[in-house]
Amino acid sequence: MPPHSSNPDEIIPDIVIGRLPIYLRALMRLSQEGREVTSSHELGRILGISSAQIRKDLSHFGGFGKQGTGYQIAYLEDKLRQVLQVNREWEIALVGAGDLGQAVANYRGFADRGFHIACVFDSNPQKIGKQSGKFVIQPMSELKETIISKGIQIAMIAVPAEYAQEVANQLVDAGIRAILNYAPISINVPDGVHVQYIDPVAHLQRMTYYLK
Amino acid sequence: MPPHSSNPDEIIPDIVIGRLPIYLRALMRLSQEGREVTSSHELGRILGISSAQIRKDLSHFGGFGKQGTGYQIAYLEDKLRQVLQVNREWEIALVGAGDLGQAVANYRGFADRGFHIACVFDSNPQKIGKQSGKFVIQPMSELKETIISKGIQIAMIAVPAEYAQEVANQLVDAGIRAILNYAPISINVPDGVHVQYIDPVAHLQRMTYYLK
DNA sequence: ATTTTCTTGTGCAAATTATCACACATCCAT
DNA sequence: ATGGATGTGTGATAATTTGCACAAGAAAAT
Repeated sequence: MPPHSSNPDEIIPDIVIGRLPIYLRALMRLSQEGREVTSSHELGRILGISSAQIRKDLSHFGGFGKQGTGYQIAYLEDKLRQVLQVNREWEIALVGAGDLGQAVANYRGFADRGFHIACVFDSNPQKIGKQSGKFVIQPMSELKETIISKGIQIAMIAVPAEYAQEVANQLVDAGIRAILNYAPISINVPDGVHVQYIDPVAHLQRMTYYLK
Repeated sequence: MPPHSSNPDEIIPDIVIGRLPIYLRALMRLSQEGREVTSSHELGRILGISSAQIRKDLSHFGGFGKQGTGYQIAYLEDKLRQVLQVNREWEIALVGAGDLGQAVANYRGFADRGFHIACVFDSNPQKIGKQSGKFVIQPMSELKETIISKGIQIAMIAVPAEYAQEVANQLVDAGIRAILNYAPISINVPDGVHVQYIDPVAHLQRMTYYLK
């Protein structure tokens, strides 16, 4: 195999994929600061990761840097976007319009980084039809049809823990391929459906262990 | 070393610590459902983790189960709380009272699981003194004194990315030992200070990689 | 031109993490 | 009592992940 080229058959460890958004975040900041070039060393210092790991991670996808010089920030940023497929807009379905769901719906960070909330669902008849920010809350009965007709592949769950599994089942049935779950409970989905969790309390509990 | 006893000198991998809150979450659910006993197999099925891994993780802290029977849920729950030091209340300082900070301040999940937001700070003079939920927003100038006088060890950052590092510096200076950072940026802190991140977009980007 | 400095990409080794598989303990049914 | 079923804790093994160290390319300095 020639140098500086990635093997398309290679299966890349998920732990590597998980670091790419972190690299992308750092690159965005650097370019925002007007910087044009960086190095694995600098990125490592910023992120608290070894430079060797950064180079090895990036090398899975090709040789993006130049010896003696480092990485062109804009170029690497673009390449990472291609790899992660975030060089486009994604539409998201949100389930749950309680306090948590409303907060998620109004969080600016999604739209700023290419994720557009396209529809919001809730089971509470009191809420159906009401405006939540820029969204009209739809009933759960419309979930499948809406998701399919809009071709949505990503959903977020912001319902109480006891309903999260049932909601996940409905989302999978509607063809959803990726779920971001804000409910503090693990959910089961078939192979091929990806799940990530947001549980701030779990993060806090992970840190209290060290507070002797 | 006798069986069923943990070695207090042993350094336990952080990745193991990171799974304990997940186990605890599952145990809480099981006991809420009225269950009294479970097994590493059942937990594994619920969580999508191998039973061997669960047994080995737990064995770092002692033998909590009984051969042939499994684990008493209430007992294991209590033991995990002891290990994680969450068998008590923790007070938290919150920095940032914008949209994100307000949402965090009003999130019920913290108090429900033993984390009590004790004070809220913001640099915007317009907001100082205003009521945000049950809190009166304090100026940044009072941060250090308030944190020290209340003996707070944990803080959450919910300010724009460009201010996150400066806020982190002030928190460290005030003696904070653990930070939950909602700003989408990596921050640098001295050894001995722990940081965890909440970045929903990073989670989404990790999943879009797989959406071919 | 030549040397020095810098930095990538990568083969190899080390460290970490996960899994296997089994001795031993317990319960239950008969 | 006894046999079968169940399930823990753990030593050994396998797999994964990280870090080291260096050849080679590129720029800057002399």
